[in-house]
Amino acid sequence: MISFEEFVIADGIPIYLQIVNYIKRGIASGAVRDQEEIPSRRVLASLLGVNPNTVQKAYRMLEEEGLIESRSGAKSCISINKERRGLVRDELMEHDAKAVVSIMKQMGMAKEDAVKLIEKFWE
Amino acid sequence: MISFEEFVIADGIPIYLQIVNYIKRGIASGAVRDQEEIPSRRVLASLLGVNPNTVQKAYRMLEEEGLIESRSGAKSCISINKERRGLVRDELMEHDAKAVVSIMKQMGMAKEDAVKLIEKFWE
Amino acid sequence: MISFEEFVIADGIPIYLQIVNYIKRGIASGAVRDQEEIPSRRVLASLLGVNPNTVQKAYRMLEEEGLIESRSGAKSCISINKERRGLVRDELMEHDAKAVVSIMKQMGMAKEDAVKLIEKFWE
Amino acid sequence: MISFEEFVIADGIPIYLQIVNYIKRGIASGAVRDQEEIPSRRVLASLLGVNPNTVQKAYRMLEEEGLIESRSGAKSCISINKERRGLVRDELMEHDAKAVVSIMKQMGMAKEDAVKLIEKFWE
DNA sequence: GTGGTCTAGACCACC
DNA sequence: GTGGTCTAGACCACG
Repeated sequence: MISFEEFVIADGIPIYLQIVNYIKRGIASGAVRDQEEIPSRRVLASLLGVNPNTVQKAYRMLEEEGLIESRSGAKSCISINKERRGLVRDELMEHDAKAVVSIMKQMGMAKEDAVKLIEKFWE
Repeated sequence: MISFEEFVIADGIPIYLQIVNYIKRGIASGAVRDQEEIPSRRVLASLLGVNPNTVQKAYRMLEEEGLIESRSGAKSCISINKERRGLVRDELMEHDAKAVVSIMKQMGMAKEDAVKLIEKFWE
Repeated sequence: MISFEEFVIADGIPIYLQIVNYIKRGIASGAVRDQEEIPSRRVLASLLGVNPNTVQKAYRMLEEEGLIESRSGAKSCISINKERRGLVRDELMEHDAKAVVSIMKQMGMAKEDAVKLIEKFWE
Repeated sequence: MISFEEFVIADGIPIYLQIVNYIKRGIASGAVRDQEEIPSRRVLASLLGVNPNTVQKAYRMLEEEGLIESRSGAKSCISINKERRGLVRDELMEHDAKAVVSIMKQMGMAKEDAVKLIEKFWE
């Protein structure tokens, strides 16, 4: 079961996108399995302290990408296969890594500084 | 003179905030010196391909934080001192590093994987 | 016994309200007599192809207006008296007629056109 | 210029649909001309006492039907030609007339009663 | 000023 | 309980 315990909402980025990406990362990491149920709009909204519509928007976007299935009155669940998982993973890694490198370069860091920073904040 | 050559606008985050953060990172990195001029609203807007109002909003926010000064009729310029620079730097680094680590952990990566990823995408 | 043969569900208006209004119009028209039974929730739901809860909501609203009575275990039935019938009738007619006239005026119709239109679509 | 003076919001029907239909009726009646400007979201919202988003939803629906054109930063305007106007008119008349006849039949009225009712409430 | 998006809360229909 | 829709208010980017 996907856990949202470590999920914290950041400022500036649309919440629904953060939810989308969080779930995608769960899929990419293999922590989420195919046909696994995801929390209902209300449950997750309550967990995150946001409006159910915000969660719905995230779920809808995932549904349009074919990553979750939802039927009215039934629980929504993850719909993913191996190849898809790999694609999601690659897409996310590229996106995230680029963003990270861009930010660190803006900070004027050398590669070694960046690595040190990562290691420092890892725990 | 601060360069905006490497600045690329990302999706999802308000453009004016991206400008604010870009300049802050320039300050934090030491690439921007005190009393250095920054491009006029019009020039930067044209450079980034955005509306002058958007740049104006960013500059205004930086002004409210006391990081830039603008005198009517004159160019705006950066106004910082050493301690201030350090504070900005620490604040940004902590924020960015935490975000990076959080994302990579969500992806189920070990510290070594994260370091490798950074190195791979550095160039 | 009130018939739901001519009842068709329209879009945009909540179904339970359409049911409420249909029954009210039946009462107003005199087609429904006092103490007449109305279909059980389940039967009507099946007849209209909607969820029993939806019918329940309609019946409840009618109950709150004192237009039907339901005793547990027994069938619900219409509970009206003559004055009440007249009131319901006047209220509905005024409402509906005004809506009709308003719509037709918006269409730029003259009274004669409106009458012709009604006559044309009557059968 | 299209006027919303006589527009009154009814209960039960989504407001945005009422706005859509009101404008369509204006188009159908010929009261609205091609390339005529329509009020901005804010102006109309304020006029009707609703939220700008509700107006926007109506405008968007009309846009998807090709009945209005809107560009960011510019005024929206009606986009209609003769044939289109006729189609809109027919569609609306059929829809409205059917609704009216259905309601009146539910009220147990004969054609003559219906006509009388219309005439009574016309002024 | 304009149109567009994000978040929120209440309601509807269904299981 | 579930997912879906409607209305509302605040914010963003643009002219």
